[in-house]
Amino acid sequence: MPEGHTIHRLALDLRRDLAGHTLTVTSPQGRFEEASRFDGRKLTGTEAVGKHLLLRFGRTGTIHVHLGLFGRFYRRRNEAPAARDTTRMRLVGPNWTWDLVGPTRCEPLGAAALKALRARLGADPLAQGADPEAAWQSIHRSSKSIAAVLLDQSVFAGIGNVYRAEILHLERIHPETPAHAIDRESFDAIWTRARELLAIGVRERRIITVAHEGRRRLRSNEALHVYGQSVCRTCSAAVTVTRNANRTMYACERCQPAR
DNA sequence: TGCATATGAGTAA
DNA sequence: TACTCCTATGCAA
Repeated sequence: MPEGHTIHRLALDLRRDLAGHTLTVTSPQGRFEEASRFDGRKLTGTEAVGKHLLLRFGRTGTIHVHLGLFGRFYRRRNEAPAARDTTRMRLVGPNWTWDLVGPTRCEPLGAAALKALRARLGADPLAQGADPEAAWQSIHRSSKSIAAVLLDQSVFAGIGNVYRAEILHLERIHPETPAHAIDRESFDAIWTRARELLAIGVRERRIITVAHEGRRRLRSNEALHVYGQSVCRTCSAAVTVTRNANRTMYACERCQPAR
């Protein structure tokens, strides 16, 4: 679930349900010790920055959430059942209860830390007016593979393992292509594709990279070209599965020939 | 009941 | 490169 689209969708949904209201903020699990600081305060805004979620409580401060691989929010209509004991944070507004389970981070963030967070993140394709120029410079000078660079959050903020595989496939770029060998035209295509796919993800609340018409809901294995597939959805060739920096990479050697 | 797995990322060596 | 943390789920035994 949690690539950039998930976080941007959460920011929108949490804002719609809870912003402008005084919230009950607790930590049923007890591991978000600073929950009480935000309890009874008004949520003034939400923001997604790449895969990071910021919940602003005006002068009280900001809660920083990073879902990591396992983190998840559950949304329930009030009165919600008791939280399970793994619930790191429970937010209760007038109508909705949101439970956060399994995040890598859930912590207050001061102004300096917030600034540092933004500074270490690269361009977010979903951000209004995002400028990809710094990302282009990084790629241009990088000695790593394009696949490795796409997961580097200091270059692109919000792209994860699924989008990486799908973007490279759609642009017919082999994952092991050296980043510095990517020309400006291909870089622009990657950026545009990232923006397009992530925006679809926010809208659809899931990652969909195949073109489809009609209303029929795609089954989970129909929505992607190569990620998690045994056979390429474009050309039916066998999908190559490799491990890279402890992540699984999927590619179609026919659609994405090594150059 | 237990194990493998996952869309992430920091740290140590 | 390996290890660590965080949790739910599906499947095998």
